[in-house]
Amino acid sequence: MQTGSLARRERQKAETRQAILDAARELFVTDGIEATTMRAIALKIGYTPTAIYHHFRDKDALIAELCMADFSALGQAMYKIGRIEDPVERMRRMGLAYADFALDNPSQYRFMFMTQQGHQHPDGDKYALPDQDAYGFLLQTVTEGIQAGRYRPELADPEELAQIFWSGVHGIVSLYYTHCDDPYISWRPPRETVRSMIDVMLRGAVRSD
Amino acid sequence: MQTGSLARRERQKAETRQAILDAARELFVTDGIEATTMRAIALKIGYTPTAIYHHFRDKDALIAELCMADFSALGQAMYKIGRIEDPVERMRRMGLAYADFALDNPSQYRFMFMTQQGHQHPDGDKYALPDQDAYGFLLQTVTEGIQAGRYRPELADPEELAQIFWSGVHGIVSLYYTHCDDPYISWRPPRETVRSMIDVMLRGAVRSD
DNA sequence: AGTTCACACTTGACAGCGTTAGGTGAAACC
DNA sequence: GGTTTCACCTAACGCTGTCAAGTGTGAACT
Repeated sequence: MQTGSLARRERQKAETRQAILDAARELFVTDGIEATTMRAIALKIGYTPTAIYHHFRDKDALIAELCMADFSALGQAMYKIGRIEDPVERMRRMGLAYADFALDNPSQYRFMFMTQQGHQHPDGDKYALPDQDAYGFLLQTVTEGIQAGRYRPELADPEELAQIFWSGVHGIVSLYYTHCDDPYISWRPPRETVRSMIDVMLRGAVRSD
Repeated sequence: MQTGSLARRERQKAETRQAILDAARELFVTDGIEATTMRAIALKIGYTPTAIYHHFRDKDALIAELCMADFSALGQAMYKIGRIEDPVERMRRMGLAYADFALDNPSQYRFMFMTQQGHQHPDGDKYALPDQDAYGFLLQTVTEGIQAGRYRPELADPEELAQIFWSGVHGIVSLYYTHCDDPYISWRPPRETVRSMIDVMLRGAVRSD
């Protein structure tokens, strides 16, 4: 049972690793990433803090691993929209799905798109996978719309137009997250604002004739 | 010379306080707020870290004071646009001025609008001052446009429309700040993207007839 | 079967952080 | 001249992420 023993050993290590990830995820979501300490994660799974360092180089690597899974989930959400023929209508649906993801996963979204991203790419090309690359989907949808002549002629740059659409939805969600407690601003429900924002942006971007 | 001595004493204390603010500002801008330590600020002005606590309750209070000045500066930038008659054109100019402020003061903008704002209001009503309340300017400009019948009828809510315009510009700047180093995205110059974004939003929001 | 080895995990510590209780010394007052 | 005030310092606390060195258990080899 050599291979069996070895396999069990590796499986146990993988289980511990997963336990760390699960505990970290839960604490990150409830307490926030900054406020979550390595000691708290370790305590939650009954290990000492240093044990974590046998599975992850440091706290950033642990965060990056969870973050990677989140980017993959966002890519899946985009992928599930499927192939809607009209590239403009597909654009609208992607925007709404993006907002849903952002508003359903506050902690994850915060870390993915509202913090400086130095450590976003632990192993380079994971994001080049076609079913996970949300920005790639966006870019392709925009490009198709441009090629189909659906957008105004001055909006010929796919990257710029993609960044405009992305920023529009991101702006509403992120501003809401950072300032929703601000008493001087009476926030409208973000999902409705996103819907209006997408309407406004698409109306202003598509060719009118 | 009783009052003179007293006055000098108070002036010296005020000078020390200002020195702390200046040192903190500079370190915040160069190293970032999180990375700037109370010890570093104190060292820069030749005091011990505890001296700072005689002038500010804690680090957050020090940050809040600087932040307050920044909000005031943003309000001034909006105020300087002046009274352009056409509320839509004024809206466009406000958006551009806002983007200029955001891109000229990265560190300040980051803290003002890209971090959780629990400590934004140290003494409540400072932001209600008419020449500092940038959101108030925005809201008023949007309201004037709605009342003049310049915007489409489905965009009748001033708060929602204001939040859309704000989010559009903020989205571009903030996304650029958090992801400009991302190699998978070829960022367009943010000022140009902001200009296009404003064009798109205004075209999509104004009544066409 | 007995020895060695690998290695997941622990112990105990380090440097640095924000912050604080208590002390010091010079200037301001009576 | 004695007392008080108060801006500032000394020394420390508890917290953080992290690491060098040790431990013990179970697989592996002779």
